[in-house]
Amino acid sequence: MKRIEPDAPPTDFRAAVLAVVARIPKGRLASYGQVALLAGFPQRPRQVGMVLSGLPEGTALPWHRVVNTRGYVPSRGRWWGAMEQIGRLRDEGIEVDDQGNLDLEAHRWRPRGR
DNA sequence: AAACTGACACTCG
DNA sequence: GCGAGTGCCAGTT
Repeated sequence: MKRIEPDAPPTDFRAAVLAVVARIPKGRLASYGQVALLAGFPQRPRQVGMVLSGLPEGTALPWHRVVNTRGYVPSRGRWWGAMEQIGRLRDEGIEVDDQGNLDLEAHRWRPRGR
């Protein structure tokens, strides 16, 4: 996997994705496709996941608010991290199941209108 | 340099 | 309405 090195300059795509994620309000959820579209890359939902997968642990970005359209957090190889993510989402007032399932439509982030 | 895999999404059956 | 298959781009091996 790709390591995030401080000396490695972030690509525009990564910067755009991170910027969109940073815009997600507290208690709101956004899907990968949603983030990709807002970032300006509607055909790249998978790359968004790769970017988030490479985020540092001390990142201030609410990456835990980004889920797939199913309303589920895969967290491949980081189920333990997913559990921590679930706790954070619950703390924001989002109903999350122990399996990582949640109601995406109930907390869909609605840009433009607000 | 080429092929496979991957924090997904959409369309077809 | 649910399940399986295909498509997209970039990174990794």
